[in-house]
Amino acid sequence: MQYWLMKTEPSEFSIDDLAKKKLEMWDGVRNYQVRNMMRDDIKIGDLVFIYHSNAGADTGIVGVVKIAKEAYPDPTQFDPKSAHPDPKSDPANPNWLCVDVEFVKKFKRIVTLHELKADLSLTDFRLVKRGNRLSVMPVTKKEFEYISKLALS
DNA sequence: GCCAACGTTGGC
DNA sequence: GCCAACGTTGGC
Repeated sequence: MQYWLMKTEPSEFSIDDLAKKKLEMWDGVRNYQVRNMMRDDIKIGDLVFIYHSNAGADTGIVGVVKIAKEAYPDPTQFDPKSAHPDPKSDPANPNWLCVDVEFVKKFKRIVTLHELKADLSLTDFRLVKRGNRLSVMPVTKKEFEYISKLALS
């Protein structure tokens, strides 16, 4: 069992949208590092923090989902009307992958970015490291459990 | 809206 | 293979 964090802009797609839909295709990833993580490391049943970015004071970790389907070709890369078409991608050997995620829970409160940055036990947490722009990143078991506990406090 | 920090692209 | 230009992310 591994743990991850996925970023989303709540104005585009939020934890509340996920709570309503239950299951969602996590498409649109156009970064090779993230694609490789999806291809090689993200397994069904893995637990994932959902992080709301660009959300002002509400920026932070808002809940948990789990991986419902492992990496498969992202159909939006072949759709010229999608937000991120990739005309160079060959359907026989697709450039980009996506996974399906299933809603698990929304936290009672947001564990804010501000709070995560100020927490001395999280100085090694990828999310708060300078210059980190990955939209999907690994989270250690320790970090996952610690932050889950913070959300209850 | 600004801009720092990246990642990608393409000329050479 | 180098690197300048450009595009994107995301905090502020």
